[in-house]
Amino acid sequence: MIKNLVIVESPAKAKTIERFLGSDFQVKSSYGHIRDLSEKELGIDIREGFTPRYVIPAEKKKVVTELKKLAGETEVVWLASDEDREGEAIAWHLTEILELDEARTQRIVFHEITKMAITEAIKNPRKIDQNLVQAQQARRVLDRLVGYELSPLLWKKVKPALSAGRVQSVAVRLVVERENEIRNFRVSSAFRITAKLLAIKDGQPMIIQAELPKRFSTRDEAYRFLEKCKQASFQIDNIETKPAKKSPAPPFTTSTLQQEASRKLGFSVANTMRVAQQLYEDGKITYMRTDSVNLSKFALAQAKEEVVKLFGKEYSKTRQFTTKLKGAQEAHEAIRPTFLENRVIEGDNSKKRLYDLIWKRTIASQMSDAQIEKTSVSISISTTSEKLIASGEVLVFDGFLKVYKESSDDDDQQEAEGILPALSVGEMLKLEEMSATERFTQQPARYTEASLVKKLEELGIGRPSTYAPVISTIQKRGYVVREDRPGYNREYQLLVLTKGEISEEIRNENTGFEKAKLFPTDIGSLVTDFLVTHFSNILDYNFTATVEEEFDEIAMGKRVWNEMIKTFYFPFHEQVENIQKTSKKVSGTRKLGVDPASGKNVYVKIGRFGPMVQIGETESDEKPRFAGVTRGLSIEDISLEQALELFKLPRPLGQFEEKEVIIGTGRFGPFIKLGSDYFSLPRSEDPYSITMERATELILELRDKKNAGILKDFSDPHGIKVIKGRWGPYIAADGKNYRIPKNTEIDTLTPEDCRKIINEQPPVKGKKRK
DNA sequence: CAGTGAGCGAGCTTCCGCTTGACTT
Repeated sequence: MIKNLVIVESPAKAKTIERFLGSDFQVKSSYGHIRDLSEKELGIDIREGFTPRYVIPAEKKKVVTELKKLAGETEVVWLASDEDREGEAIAWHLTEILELDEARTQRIVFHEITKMAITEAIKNPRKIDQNLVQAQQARRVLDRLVGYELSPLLWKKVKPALSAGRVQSVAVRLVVERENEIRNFRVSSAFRITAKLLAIKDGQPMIIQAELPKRFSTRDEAYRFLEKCKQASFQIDNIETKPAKKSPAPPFTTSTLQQEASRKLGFSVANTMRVAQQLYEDGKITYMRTDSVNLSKFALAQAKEEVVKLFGKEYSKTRQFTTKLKGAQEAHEAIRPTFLENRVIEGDNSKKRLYDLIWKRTIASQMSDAQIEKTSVSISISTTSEKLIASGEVLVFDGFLKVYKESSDDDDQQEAEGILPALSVGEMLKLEEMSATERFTQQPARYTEASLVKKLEELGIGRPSTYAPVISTIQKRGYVVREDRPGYNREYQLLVLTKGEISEEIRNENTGFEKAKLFPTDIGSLVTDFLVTHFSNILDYNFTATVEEEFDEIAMGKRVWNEMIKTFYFPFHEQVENIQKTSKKVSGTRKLGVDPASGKNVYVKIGRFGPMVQIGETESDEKPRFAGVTRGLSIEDISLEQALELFKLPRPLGQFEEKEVIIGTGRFGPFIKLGSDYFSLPRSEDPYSITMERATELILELRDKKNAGILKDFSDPHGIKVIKGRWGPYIAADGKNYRIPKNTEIDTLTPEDCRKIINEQPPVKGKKRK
């Protein structure tokens, strides 16, 4: 019998720790929380002081049974869940469920997985901190109350199956408000003056790039300035040289890893986390869900050794970073390679690239500053008091830049500053060319998944373990879409002064191109409007920060958890009931104009199945006509013409194989129908203009593809087919799908076998997943 | 898995944070 049982949250962590502890210790994992409020009901006895009703979810039964058995057989149980609110609660739930008695239960914590940290922790056990547990309980109950009262309100007032919550609703609000800012943004332009000047160095001409700090708001002002410069002479009247330094960014947290992987590798937030999880399970990196920038002493020493070995002593600088974020719980280390001497790792490309990024960032964080010399040259113009400025930058010592440079979200804004030749005050320069280019003001940038995470983190909303799920939830609910949008052509004016002549031309540039940006949908905007109007307190960007302060007070024992909940809940609940009774269903109805064909009004609104256009009145005797608003269009800015266009479907094209061909659009987008067979129209095809010829081509092509997946078609009245699915073959009949029992010979399956399989099992029901 | 959008009513949907495999069509 083993004397000691240590319980941690993650199985990979358990494996590592087991190596550090002697054979007297057995280390197991709880796989996170083992109990939660039931999903099917509110799970809170409001009248009994908000007592939570916890249940063990089905998927946790097995691990709980195992832990309980082991706990009964050991002398001491060490609860080693994370040292934060959630971790303390996990420890408490474990004592309850495993029925651990206090005498043989110890609570221990460590922030890094090193032998020293763990043996040290074992020497300093404590008891469970009930205040911290209650703070977690308050957090849990508040989130449940908000989510499970607001969501059903949305089902009634907007559309079924919607959701709202403390975190996700604010995330959507950020995207919606940014889009509104962009919609209200008025572009203005100004003329920027740049010059190419010639200096002669050792008989060689050298070009110097300079810029006028001032901008001109009109073409005429810019023109007059160029006129003045025609006859001017240019002379250097001042040179300033200043040393500057750049320091490396701290090592990765979950949020900064997601941002850099997005900017440098083009990874989605979910992809980054999936790959990081694999690296963690392979033992290549430390834990990937963390808000800490701290590195262990072991890692600092190792980094120093590596830097000195690879680049020399002058490149090494040991730095201990501290987090500036409010609300950070710092239960883990920063994300770093477990062994920094592993410069590269084995594995697929994604793993290699993400590991490389983590390695570089970690190493760079322990390297010296880059030393830079910034030079600014002021150039006087004889005909005006304005001065041109030429700036240059010389990297005196590269330091950490040898390895890694952090990207920013607006990299394209900064123009690279070049190296200037040696110049002296009083030196005359010759004007080669001067241009006045029309430049436009930039609209606010749309969020990417990663920049939205960054914003949420700044607001203290959400946790490292939830950033990726939140980003995916708001897309799954249809509040937000991640899309590319093509840019458009914009004309700009360009004036060029060269050889004493000013020429003028209009040029084109492409602008507004968006890649993998977040756009709000109509539903997202409508729901946000509704929630902001009626629940401004919860949609407030500071709501989380405010309740977090109260949770902290509970954690410090200064406040009773259910009294805090009570103060929040009753006014909130009254508000929900009030809206329930008084508010009408919201649909965002907007009148677009009059349909020229029928003379009836045309409206756009959100219906039961999403955005739609309606011709005619709902209350009239004659039934109105409806059409769904298809992808890419929004009820906020659709035009009457675009709306009427939507009624051109379904469109009969003619006969093919003696069956009618119809182009239509449905729940899954545009399709071609041939008799009773449906074929989805690829995105590249336009349903409004597609020809019969192209349609038949597509039918033949798509039918082949469809047939390729059909292993057997028995052509019986129930349409029993064996189809090759993503996870192996399955049986389809009467529109339902059935699993094929293991060890079944697919080749010899008869219709009778299939019927037997169908009768023996219930149809596979889509299991709901978060 | 498909062209819907009345109204009724059944039964369903939903939160945030911890954590991974089991399982999906």
